[in-house]
Amino acid sequence: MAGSGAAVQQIERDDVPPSFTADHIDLFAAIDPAEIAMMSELVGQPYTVRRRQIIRREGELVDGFFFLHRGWVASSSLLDDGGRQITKVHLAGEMMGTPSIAVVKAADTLIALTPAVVSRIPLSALGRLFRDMPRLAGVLFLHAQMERIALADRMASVGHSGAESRLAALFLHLRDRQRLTDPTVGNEYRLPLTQEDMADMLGLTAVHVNRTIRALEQRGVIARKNRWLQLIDIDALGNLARMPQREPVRTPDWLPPPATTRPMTPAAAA
Amino acid sequence: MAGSGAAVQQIERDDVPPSFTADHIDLFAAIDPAEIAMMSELVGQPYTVRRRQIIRREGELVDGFFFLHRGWVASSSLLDDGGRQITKVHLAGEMMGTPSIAVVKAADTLIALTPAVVSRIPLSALGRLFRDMPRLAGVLFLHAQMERIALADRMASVGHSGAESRLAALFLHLRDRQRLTDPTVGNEYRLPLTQEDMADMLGLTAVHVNRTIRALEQRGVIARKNRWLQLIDIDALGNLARMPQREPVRTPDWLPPPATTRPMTPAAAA
DNA sequence: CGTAAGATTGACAAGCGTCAAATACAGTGG
DNA sequence: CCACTGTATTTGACGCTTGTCAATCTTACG
Repeated sequence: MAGSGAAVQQIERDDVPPSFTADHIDLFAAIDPAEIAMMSELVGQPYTVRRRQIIRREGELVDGFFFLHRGWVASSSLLDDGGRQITKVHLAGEMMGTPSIAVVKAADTLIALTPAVVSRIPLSALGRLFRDMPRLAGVLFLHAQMERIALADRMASVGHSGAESRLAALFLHLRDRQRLTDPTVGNEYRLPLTQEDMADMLGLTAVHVNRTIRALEQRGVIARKNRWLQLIDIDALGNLARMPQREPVRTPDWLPPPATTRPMTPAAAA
Repeated sequence: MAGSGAAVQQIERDDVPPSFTADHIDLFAAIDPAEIAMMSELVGQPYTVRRRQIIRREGELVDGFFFLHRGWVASSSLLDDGGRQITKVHLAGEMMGTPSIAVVKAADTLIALTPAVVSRIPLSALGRLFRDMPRLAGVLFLHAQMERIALADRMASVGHSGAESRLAALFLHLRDRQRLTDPTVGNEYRLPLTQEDMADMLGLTAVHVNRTIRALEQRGVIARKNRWLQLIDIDALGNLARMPQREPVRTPDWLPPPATTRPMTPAAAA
């Protein structure tokens, strides 16, 4: 089985992934422990994938979606011209492949950018969720809407700005996303993306990504070593990127109350 | 006021908009009449807006979303450089402004591209919907996921293909979208978009949109007159666009049963 | 009939893609 | 530990697509 043998010894925390974490949706409303418990029950057994291993291929029949316990995963789709569009990179603690539940054949390929630990979530879990946990369903709905905003913002970046701007936006965005679940991440983080990966995310070519990164580096805006990226001149990056700040709603009052908790004072929030 | 006077006389059907139609989500699962009835009840009073009138401005506090009874509406967001990204054009029968329910300040501006009839839907309606109509909630969830796929496909188009390709994709896409609710729409339809509107959708400039349209026209692929667009060489357009075909799921079995209908034969669909 | 918005055209510049080759790097087996 | 091999990065030369600026023409509308 995965994880057996001597390698386990040196790994202390962060090794056995929790069955389900709600960090990525928790910002809309504090997820009830009972809700997490139920989700954990529905989530399948975690398993490990190698770097560059395909978790689900575009075109396969959709029978569920995925939860990423550890590592980075890209969601991409192939283009007729042989190109590849990376729709999103998923970080630990996020759901993956959810858009494809709306279609018969998966719209995106999920491929591991690092060694990763994932679980499959069967669609039947969604049915129970919408029936028994309307509040959590509402939070997932909000999450999907937020993803639409994020995609629209990225499309604006790709459509209306140059290569430097797009790269700056990407670097800042990845920093912020990691911070969401790991506050220790600072302006220096490990970036497991290939330059070709970045190109496929931003609608550029690997060659031009290289040139642009190099220019940023020589100007002292960023630095690289091994696979680590250091953001040096944050202001310069911010000026280049100019991504709008989106403030997520926090426990909007229309959300149904948690299914597991009886509302104690009906008008307390008003 | 608008609509009063002699002009009303010649309008027969299609004049008084139905309070709510489910055409745009009906493809995922037949929406129950009772569900439509409840939604209709929650939807606000329809009102008319002029062309270029702003229905909701980016940055305003979000207190609901909208339903478009008639006309075309663009969802756009401003860019720092003075530019504008049109995220989506909404056709009659669609919900609008839903992504912004996830954020405090609206992420997009809704502006009428034609005279239009819209209704506001208060957020409280969503609460009742998720609590009492889990099946409809699931369908809305599917719709949001489908929109994510559509956005990703558009981003691939904008990021990885040239101006001709993007325009071809836009023209075909708009035809297909209109057909969804109006089967009489053929390869010739009224296109109320300005060339600048198209540029803002596709990440181009109005000048270059003009040049490209003109090239397509002189090659006999399309034709224009007044504000009508005729798609002549469909194959050529298809080859240029190469948008992937997405097949929406149809009444997936995980969806909860309609709240208003008791399931008669539990295993009938299996 | 007048005026503003939209469409059209030309000349020129810049950004990015393409092709091709060289170099650095990481993983693998001996 | 080292050679080997495929993968990723780097660099150069060149051309095409698209943006920019500015002027003219057309159409819709009051």
